[in-house]
Amino acid sequence: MEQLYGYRWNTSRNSHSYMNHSQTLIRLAIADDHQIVIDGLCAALKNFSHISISATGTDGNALLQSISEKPIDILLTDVMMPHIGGVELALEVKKKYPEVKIIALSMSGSGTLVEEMMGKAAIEGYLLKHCGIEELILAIEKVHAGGQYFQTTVLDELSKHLQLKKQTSDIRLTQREKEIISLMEKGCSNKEIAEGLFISVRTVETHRKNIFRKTGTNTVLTLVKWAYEHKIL
Amino acid sequence: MEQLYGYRWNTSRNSHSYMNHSQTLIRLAIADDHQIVIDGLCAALKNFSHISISATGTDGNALLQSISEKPIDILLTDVMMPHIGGVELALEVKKKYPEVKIIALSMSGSGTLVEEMMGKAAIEGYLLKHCGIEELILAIEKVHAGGQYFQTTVLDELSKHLQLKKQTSDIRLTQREKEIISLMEKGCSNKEIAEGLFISVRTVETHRKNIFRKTGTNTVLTLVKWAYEHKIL
DNA sequence: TATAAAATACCCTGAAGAGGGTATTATTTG
DNA sequence: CAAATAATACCCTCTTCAGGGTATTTTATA
Repeated sequence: MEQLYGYRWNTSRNSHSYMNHSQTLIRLAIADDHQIVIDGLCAALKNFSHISISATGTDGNALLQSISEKPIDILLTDVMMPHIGGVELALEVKKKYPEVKIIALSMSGSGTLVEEMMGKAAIEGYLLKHCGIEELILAIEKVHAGGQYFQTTVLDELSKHLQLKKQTSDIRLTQREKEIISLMEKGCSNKEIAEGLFISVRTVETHRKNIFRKTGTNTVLTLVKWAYEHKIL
Repeated sequence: MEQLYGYRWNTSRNSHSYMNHSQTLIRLAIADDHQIVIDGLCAALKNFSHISISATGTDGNALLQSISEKPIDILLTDVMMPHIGGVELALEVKKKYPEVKIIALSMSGSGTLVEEMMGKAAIEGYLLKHCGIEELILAIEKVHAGGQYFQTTVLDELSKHLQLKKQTSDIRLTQREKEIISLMEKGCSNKEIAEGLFISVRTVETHRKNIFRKTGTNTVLTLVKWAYEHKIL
């Protein structure tokens, strides 16, 4: 537990040798909606002379502006951010600057987000904030060298999520059915739904029946829970 | 937007004068379940010579162990942490070392947590991670000087929460009623609830009726939503 | 101990829902 | 164009539930 005392990265930097791998300067941009995280990362990365921070920003727009003026090699970005989320930012950066590598640094590692970041934006790395600075450096170096770095826990979450998604996609709810589910979620009765959609109560009853059958539920409550779990709502 | 470039705290430290206030050494402990945040904070705080980091930990137990060996003045702790949460940690620290001041550094600032930290553990400060390093330093100095530091947004959230709580406390649900709500939330029918609690269906119906009346709801779904909002579930 | 609050139980009514059908009319897709 | 899918609509039955009562016993609490 010697790590817990003093300046952790000092001791660890002395006992490791990150800086031997490549001495080319890596120009980094950091996006995180928490200023304290940016400040902290900057301070921590200052100790590694082969990494320079070219831009930081607490929101996507500011960061996009910055990197349009100053080129970067790698973007290190949070995923859940207000206004412009990590996914949109990554997409935009990949579109404008295809040569820029992107590493996500997120709290959650929720399957949905990971899938979006990897599937839509084709990022090169995904780290959880639980990781230490050493692992971050490792990831940056690996990605900069043309590789990838994905934490195993992240990949596990992703595969779990994809599996759940596959199960859900087997259950094919129609657009109308989803519409009706969302009205049921709001607490509407069959009559109210019928009035809202300008259709007969009988039709709503049929849809309702089909929905329950497809989802394997039999009350509004369990259905709504199912819908939340499967991201219908 | 000049802040976005380079090492932000460098420029700002030059243009401010944090270190003029008190030159007594402040011994700080940091608890955060994200190692990267700890690493970052340590690196950032290293630039302030009147603050020394005596202990860090990604969970409460490790940190308690550390500070039992090395005295501290201020504990800077995250609130939502696995195993031992910020509230428990703060309580324990305040109990064992009443002279230690505590500042919470949290993501959420959700009213419930703020209330617990302030009400139960009587902490001296509460910051959101959106804040920058300057504000953190300010808070540390203020608290160390015997004062308090609570961000206005945090206080706003708290008062909103206390107001909601007051409204809820006017609605007095009995223990049995809460029990029945939680069974309703699980999707149980009146019959199932009656069997589960070894009481008559009639009794369940009565409770149900009283619950709906008290909460102003009239379906299971709206009731369950109400219960979530008011933290009954 | 007196009183209030909580938990128990029953009755009745009408509306709504769950579950079982069948069937016609778009609309999409191979 | 033919076949499949989606959306529409109706019928019937039986159960459950919401909402309106009243009333007894147990448990706190003043």
